[in-house]
Amino acid sequence: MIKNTIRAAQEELKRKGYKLTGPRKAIINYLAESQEHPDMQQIFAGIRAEYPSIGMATLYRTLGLLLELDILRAITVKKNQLRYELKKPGDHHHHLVCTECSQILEFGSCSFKHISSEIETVTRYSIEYHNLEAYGLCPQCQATS
Amino acid sequence: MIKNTIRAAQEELKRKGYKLTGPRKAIINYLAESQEHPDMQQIFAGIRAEYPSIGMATLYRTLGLLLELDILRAITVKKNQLRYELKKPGDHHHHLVCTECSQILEFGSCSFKHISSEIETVTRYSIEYHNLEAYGLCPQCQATS
DNA sequence: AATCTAATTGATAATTTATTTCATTAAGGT
DNA sequence: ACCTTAATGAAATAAATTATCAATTAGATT
Repeated sequence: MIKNTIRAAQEELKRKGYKLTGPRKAIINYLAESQEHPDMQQIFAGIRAEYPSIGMATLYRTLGLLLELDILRAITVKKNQLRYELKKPGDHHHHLVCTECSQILEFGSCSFKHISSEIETVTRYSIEYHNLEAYGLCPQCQATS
Repeated sequence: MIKNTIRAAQEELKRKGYKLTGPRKAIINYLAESQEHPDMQQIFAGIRAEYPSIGMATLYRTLGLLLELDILRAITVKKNQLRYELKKPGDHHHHLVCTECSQILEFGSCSFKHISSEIETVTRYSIEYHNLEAYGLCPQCQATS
């Protein structure tokens, strides 16, 4: 549910003492509504449609902030090529990335929770979140090669 | 075993038809011998000690190539902060990253293999490799906060 | 509703990072 | 030893990211 995603993100911002500004709302809205996994350029272009005055420094700052707050996730498609997605409350998934065409597919099964607490015990780290990305060829690129 | 790591990387280069040049050897050696997980700056500085004439374009090109060939792995410590490690034959592990001090700790348990083939069946992707990174606070940073 | 204060913004400049270009070098096959 | 072509390194160029700072605005306080 998009509305929940937006609300959760906004509340997290306020909870941590950050102001809910126009640019931030626009960025959150754009991310929540985008089904694909846009990169920075796409986000910038997309936001400008709704909020033409936004500067690129603000976008950098805001994405950095959302990542910091663990509201946003970055998916590494290639070296120095990140794509973004807003975290949805109650949802947990990971990504398959095509090494050829950079298509991203989500998959729901996550086996990390089974070993998470053991790793915490052994390493004494307190784990806050995790990312798993699997790389390979999508069906189309398998056919092409 | 460092020698095996170096040999495996070199053989993979040759196998794919790339030349085994001085700069490439120097970079592979440096990466194989470094116990920590160096970033680009550290690698550049480290290589220059052994191979002073190396240019930075060559380092960029070589790291890109090694990543492409799946010999090298990049660990995302923060947005736009990558650290590198050469893959060791027969070894498989993942990383814990401290969100505060960026310390990296390896852990051996990987639960992905159990679900990998199911994901391949369901998604029709052919998976070549995967990366898992867990983020949290290291013991020291927990104590500080 | 008007006021206040500090966080936030956006334009620009400055900086850092990454890529392209191209003449020169050297790897590896013959 | 030679030959062909990939690879290198220096420099130029381009692209990405961050810092600066006056102007704006969110949200608390009256």
